[in-house]
Amino acid sequence: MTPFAVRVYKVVLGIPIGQVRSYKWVARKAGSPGACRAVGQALKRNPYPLIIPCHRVVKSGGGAGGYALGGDKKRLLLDLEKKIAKCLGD
DNA sequence: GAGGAATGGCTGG
DNA sequence: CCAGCCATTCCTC
Repeated sequence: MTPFAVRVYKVVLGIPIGQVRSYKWVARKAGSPGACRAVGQALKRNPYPLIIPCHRVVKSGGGAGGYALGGDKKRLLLDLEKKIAKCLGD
């Protein structure tokens, strides 16, 4: 576990349900604006994939990006959380 | 839109 | 310190 990774985790955990941020955005919040790939690596090597909503982190342009459990699961989770957010806001 | 190069941090030697 | 890895991003055609 590294300070940069911890920053990334905290930032990702700060992303609300139904919302998605880009790696660049997370990297910036983590303190390293250009470390977009380092962010992905940290998320991939994350110690608790279940408590870290890494599926809320996507690539720029709205692309799904990657996912440790499979990009297809990522889309499903995103869609699910999107419904949850709608329910909460309803 | 597709292809190539660059970036920034982490791991292992 | 150096080389390799990675779930991206930017530049050029």
